[in-house]
Amino acid sequence: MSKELDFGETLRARRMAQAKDNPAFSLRKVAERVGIEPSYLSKIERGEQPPPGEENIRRLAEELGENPDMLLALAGKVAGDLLAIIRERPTVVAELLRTIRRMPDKRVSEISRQIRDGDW
Amino acid sequence: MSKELDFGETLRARRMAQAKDNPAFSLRKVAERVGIEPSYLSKIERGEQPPPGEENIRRLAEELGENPDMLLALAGKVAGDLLAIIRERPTVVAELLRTIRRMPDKRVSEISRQIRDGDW
DNA sequence: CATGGTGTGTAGTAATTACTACACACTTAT
DNA sequence: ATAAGTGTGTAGTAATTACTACACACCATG
Repeated sequence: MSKELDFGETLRARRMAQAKDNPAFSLRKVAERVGIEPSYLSKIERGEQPPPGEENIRRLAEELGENPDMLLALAGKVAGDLLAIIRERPTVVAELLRTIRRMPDKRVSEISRQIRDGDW
Repeated sequence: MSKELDFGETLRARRMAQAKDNPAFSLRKVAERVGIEPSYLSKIERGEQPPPGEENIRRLAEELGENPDMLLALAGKVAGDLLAIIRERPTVVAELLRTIRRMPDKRVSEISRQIRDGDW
């Protein structure tokens, strides 16, 4: 079984992978590009501090080539635009989400595709 | 045009409607059943304080016969179980939500129904 | 006129969130 | 051996969240 990576571990793993053949991926350099203190990033990577706010998570995702929604989820958060979609029409959207809750990923993706394609 | 009701106004309107023919819906009585301070509820209803936490919103919804998802949305929040659904499978669910974003309510409900019915 | 019930005003608070600033120790390259 | 770069330790902070506790003023009723 592959080990479950938490937010900090994922960041470190991704950054280390890049750092291996690119010196621009030192903790300090990444922190600077993202716009946070190196010590803060250090603590986050080691899980000593909780994950940062959405904006900084997005910048980290961009920087490290990770999917922002994925990274936000690892941080225990949900993207602001998705929250807005739910808040605009809470009952219908809630119904939809609770309906697809137990479906396999594949099925959910298929539904999205078919809706977009109008195969419906 | 009907006026846009915010969270506090909605609470007050709903409570007043019940209070009209049921003395158990005074601010104090409702507050007590919900388990919060009357002064706190007063401030919330008048928008002097921001909406309470999810649990108390749910109790208020129950008490006043309102839809919890609706009331949570008016409070600028999203139900915890929905957040969990997204966090469990961030990418597929995000894709679905962004896909249905611009569709009419009716269409979204229809999709939910068809998925449940297996009309697919 | 006091008692019970109504809503509200004032003054707090503990916990959480999202960070900054700076100093320190260690390694490596010149 | 010193300079530059690495990660980390310590010590804060401002803002927000989610409330409590209690006193006050008003109104109606016995």
